[in-house]
Amino acid sequence: MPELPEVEVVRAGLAPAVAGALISGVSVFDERALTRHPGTGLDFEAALTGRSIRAAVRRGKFLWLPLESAAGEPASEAIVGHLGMSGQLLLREPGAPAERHERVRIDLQHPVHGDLAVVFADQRTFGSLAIDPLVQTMDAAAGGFGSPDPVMPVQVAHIARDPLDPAFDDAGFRRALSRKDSAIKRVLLDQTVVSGIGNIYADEALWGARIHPETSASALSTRAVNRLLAEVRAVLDKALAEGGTSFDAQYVNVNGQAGYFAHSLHAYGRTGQPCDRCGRPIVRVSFMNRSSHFCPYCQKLRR
DNA sequence: GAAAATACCTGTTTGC
DNA sequence: TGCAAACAGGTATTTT
Repeated sequence: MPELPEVEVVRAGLAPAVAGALISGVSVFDERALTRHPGTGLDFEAALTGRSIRAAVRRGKFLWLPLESAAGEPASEAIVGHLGMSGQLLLREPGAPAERHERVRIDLQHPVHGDLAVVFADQRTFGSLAIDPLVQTMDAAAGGFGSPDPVMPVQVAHIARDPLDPAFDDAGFRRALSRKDSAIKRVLLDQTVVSGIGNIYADEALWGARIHPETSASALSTRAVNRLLAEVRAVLDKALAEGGTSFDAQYVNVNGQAGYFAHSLHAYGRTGQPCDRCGRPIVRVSFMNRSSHFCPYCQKLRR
């Protein structure tokens, strides 16, 4: 499922194609793709046609495309997107046949690359696109990866920075954990504490740091939190280098290709298979209406 | 006010 | 064989 590395692969693929491009047409095929857009599909189409995109920016799992404004001025609006569980953003030739589950198509004219189409396809319709105003960041640092502007969409403002963001506050993260009585895995998935981590990378980072997923966050020592943060960064970096995690056709880059990180997983989806450290079987438990995978020997629960 | 539970969604897999 | 239940898990909202 798209977590930070997968969304970053999409952002990086999109950026050179959309930056500087003029929106020549927009087609909304399913308004469920606009659940976070305040207006209708017609409004979405009309508001975007004729405008230009400046960049492709990402924080955590949120992606946004700032729209042009006066020269030298920071953009004041953006198309903000979230892939949800199964969303895809694909680059296609103009007039390309409709993708399965295609919800929105944005036709572009790029001064260098010519005409192309950005297709938003989404099987489970948890993903969405919207037009959203941009607001200043609290710390005056860049709003996300892909643009130096210290702004972000309103819908992203409550989301914490992600662990790969240079402005991520390590000390603030340690303080937040010390105040949380919830299980550490639940806290890792809380995007207001740290963004970009989903079920797969939470399981992987906890396995790497040898921490049981149900350990209380506030019970972790500073040393353990530092180890965990280092593992989070290591697993996200490695997944990014391998093009993300793909189990099926649900996650692909802008050209429809799968990533390779699924081959590097140590815990997620490995129920019953031997732990890569100690050889004992990985177990799966139900947790927050989803699955947690871990090694009960390497990741003991201490109270 | 924090933490936990639930709603939303559809294609595929599993189990009886 | 066929159907129903389980499963996948993002975020926002509701309940505890």
